[in-house]
Amino acid sequence: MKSSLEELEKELKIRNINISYQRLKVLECLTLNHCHPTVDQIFTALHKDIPTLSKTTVYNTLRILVDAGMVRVITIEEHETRYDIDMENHGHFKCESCGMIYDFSIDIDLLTCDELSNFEVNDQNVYFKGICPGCLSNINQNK
Amino acid sequence: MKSSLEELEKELKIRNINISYQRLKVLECLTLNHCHPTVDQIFTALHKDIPTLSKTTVYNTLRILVDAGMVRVITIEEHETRYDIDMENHGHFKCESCGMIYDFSIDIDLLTCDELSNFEVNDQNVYFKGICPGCLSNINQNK
DNA sequence: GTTCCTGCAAAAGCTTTGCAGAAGA
DNA sequence: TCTTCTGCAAAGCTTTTGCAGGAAC
Repeated sequence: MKSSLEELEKELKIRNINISYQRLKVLECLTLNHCHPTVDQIFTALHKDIPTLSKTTVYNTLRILVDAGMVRVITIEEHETRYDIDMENHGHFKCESCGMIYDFSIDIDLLTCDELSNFEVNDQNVYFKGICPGCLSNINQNK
Repeated sequence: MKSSLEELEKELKIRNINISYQRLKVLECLTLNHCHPTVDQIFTALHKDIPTLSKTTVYNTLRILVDAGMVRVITIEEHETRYDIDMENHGHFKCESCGMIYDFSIDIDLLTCDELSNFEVNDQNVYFKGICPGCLSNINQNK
C-alpha cells in the first residue's frame, strides 16, 4: 500500500487527477488510518492541519476518487457512508457495540452461483454485523 | 410466505405487535410485492388505498417490524434504504441500469472464516451490483 | 489569461421528533 | 377512561448545488 505523499501523487497522476494539497491529504488520511472513515471523520482529522478545509471539498474529493476507482464506498449501515481505499475484495464486519469496522478476507468465488450466470457482476460486497472479541470480553467481565 | 391479511394478523399477534389497518397494509405491501421497496415506494403504493396515510406512519411501522425481527433493512445503496420481509439468508443483486433488486441464494456457511472465529456474528449481508440479463440484452440490441 | 479548485452559503432530500387529535379496548 | 396509533408540522442530518474568490500553470 502506498503511503508517502510522493507515491500518492504518482497514483493521482496515473489516473489524470490534478494534484492539490487537500486531495493529497484526503488520500493520505484514507491510506494511513485504515479505519474506513466517514466524511465527518476525515474532515475532523484534517481540519487540525488545514483549518480552512471545508466539508464540500472532502465530498468533492471523495467523489473524484470513487469515480476514478481508487476508493470504494461502504454502505454497511444506513446514513453512514464510509470510504475504503483497499479495492481488493474483502468482507467488512461492523461491531454493533463499539462501531469499529474490521476487514476479513473472503473467497468471493465461492459466492458465484448459477442463478447469476446471466448477470454481469461489477461489484461484490459482504457485510457482517455483530460483536467483536474486545467488546465480547468486556461484556463477560461486567457480568 | 404468508399473504392473507388474517395470516399477517396472526404473525403480528405472535410478536406482541398491536394490529392496525396501516400496519397490516405495510406488511401486506412487503409480502405481496416482493420487490424490496423503499419507504417512498411503500407510501406511494398504499396512498391510493389510504389517502390519509402519512410517511411518519410508514416509518414508525417499519421500525416496529424491524425491531421485532419480521423485516430486515437492506442498505445496498447509500441514501436508499430498502426493506425485505424475507429473513432467510440470501444475497441481493442490484442492477445499476434499471435499479431492480434480485434475490439470489447463497451458502452463507462458505463465508465463515477463521479470522472471525472470535467474533459473534449476528447479521450477514451479501450485496452485488452490475447489469441484469434484461438490461444486458437491451444494450446489445441497441449496438 | 485561462482553467480548475476551494469553500461559504443555501438548497435538497430523507428521517426523526413533538404533539394534538382520533381510534380502539 | 385510558392507552395506543396516526399524521401534520417542524427540526435535524447528511449530502449536493451555486457561485464568487483564489490558486496554479
